[in-house]
Amino acid sequence: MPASKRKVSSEAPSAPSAPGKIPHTALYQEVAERLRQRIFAHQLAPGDWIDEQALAADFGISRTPLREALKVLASEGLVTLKPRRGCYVTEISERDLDDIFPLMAMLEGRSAWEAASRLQDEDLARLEEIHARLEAHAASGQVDGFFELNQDFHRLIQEISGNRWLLQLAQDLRKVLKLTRMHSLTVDGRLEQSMAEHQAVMAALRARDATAAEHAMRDHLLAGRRAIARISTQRNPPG
Amino acid sequence: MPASKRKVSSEAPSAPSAPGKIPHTALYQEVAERLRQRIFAHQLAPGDWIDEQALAADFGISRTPLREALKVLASEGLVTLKPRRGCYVTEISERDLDDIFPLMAMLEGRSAWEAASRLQDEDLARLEEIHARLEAHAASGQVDGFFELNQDFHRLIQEISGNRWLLQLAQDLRKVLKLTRMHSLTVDGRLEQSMAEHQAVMAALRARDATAAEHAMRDHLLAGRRAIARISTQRNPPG
DNA sequence: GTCGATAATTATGGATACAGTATTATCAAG
DNA sequence: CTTGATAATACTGTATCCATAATTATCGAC
Repeated sequence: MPASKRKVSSEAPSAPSAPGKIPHTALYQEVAERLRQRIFAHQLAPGDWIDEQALAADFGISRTPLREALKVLASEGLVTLKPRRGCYVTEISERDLDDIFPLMAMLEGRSAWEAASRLQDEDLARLEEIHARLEAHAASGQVDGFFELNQDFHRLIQEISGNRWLLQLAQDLRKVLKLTRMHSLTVDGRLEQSMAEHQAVMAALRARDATAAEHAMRDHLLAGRRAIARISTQRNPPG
Repeated sequence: MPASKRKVSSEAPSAPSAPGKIPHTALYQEVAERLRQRIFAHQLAPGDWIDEQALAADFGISRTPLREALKVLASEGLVTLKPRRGCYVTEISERDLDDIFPLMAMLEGRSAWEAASRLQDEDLARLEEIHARLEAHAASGQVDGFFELNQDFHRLIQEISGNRWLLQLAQDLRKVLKLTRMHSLTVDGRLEQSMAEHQAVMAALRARDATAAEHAMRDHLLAGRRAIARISTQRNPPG
């Protein structure tokens, strides 16, 4: 079944295509992004085996770029490669959550600290805009939209921090967390509580108070962990 | 020029081969490891273009597993893939060092904190052993041996911390730092100073004082950054 | 002699082909 | 009916091949 035409870029070539600048993003990168989407959507759920041939056929490509994409996802922690046994979507345990959230709290806390130190008026304006939209989503209870915007908010702070390595680490861990799909936001009242915590972060940023921003962000993340823990005990009541 | 026989595993198949347990480590992994060694040895220096065909021929393999290995190294940050333009060994700037070292200080500080909290007598014994050998190397001024053992020391603490995500992040950053080869240990007296800092870490661990261990480790890393800064200003005196 | 356009070369990215191993299915024995 | 051995199947890992884009070399114009 030869794939005479690429189907993969049928929708959008991911990179902005300025007239003179052909995107030229490698196929394996596009494939990696599409795989991430499927994984986050739990179309490929944790523990699932990844059928290379079927997926390649589905994407209308050969196995070569697909396998390259899987190598990338493996080092992001989204999939696990078992030699000679194939590729599986990574499963995250409660233990992993306990390990990852404090790390995220530390990294994002540091981001907030650095961001507060370097914050330009223009940066603050962009944050305020996202923050306002978050308020709106929270008020109308749009969890999905809130979730996406929330990610933008955190990412922007990491970008403002200006430390590309810090950004990279935090983004990688965030991807892993998205595997669980246990969005703490589904907990009753968590949306409002989350906004209150964001308020604290924003207040510290407006005041250019780095230490306060760091602590507010740290508390925000750790509160998120507790909210998820509440979901778990709800679903699996302790014996 | 077909490669009829694998030359790649001529020396050692990296994984220990227990009789019943065939290693079955994939070729791309072996290749990735050999590439890391060449990069750390500056046989492939920062900025160098990586000639896929030449390397594949050198290893006696095809380009396919080599390219998969390069994808892995790229996500570790050791090489940079430029679409349609090939693969280059990553170059690290002073700015990157300023970004990475505080991160490492934070991560390794946290490792030390967790390690101190969970430390078993057996763990401590293993640390003491490495520590003692470090002392010996320092006394006889064996910089290379010290460097390797030092890595073992740090890695062991991260392993004792029991947080595999923390271990992963720290190891990735350490690999990137090894790109520079500016081992702070070559600075006059740094070997002794480094040992003094290790002493502080060990003392805190022996006392199971998590906070002290965290601070000692953090200070140790930041002192390392300052030592490297001294090398830089030595080589490139400020105008 | 320098600059620019065009042709030749070379390297990258992707597809296909193939060998070897793991898994599953089949079947016989207890 | 369960258990173990053997055969068939399917998939992973690697090599080879090919198309296309990038680089270099050649040649001509100014």
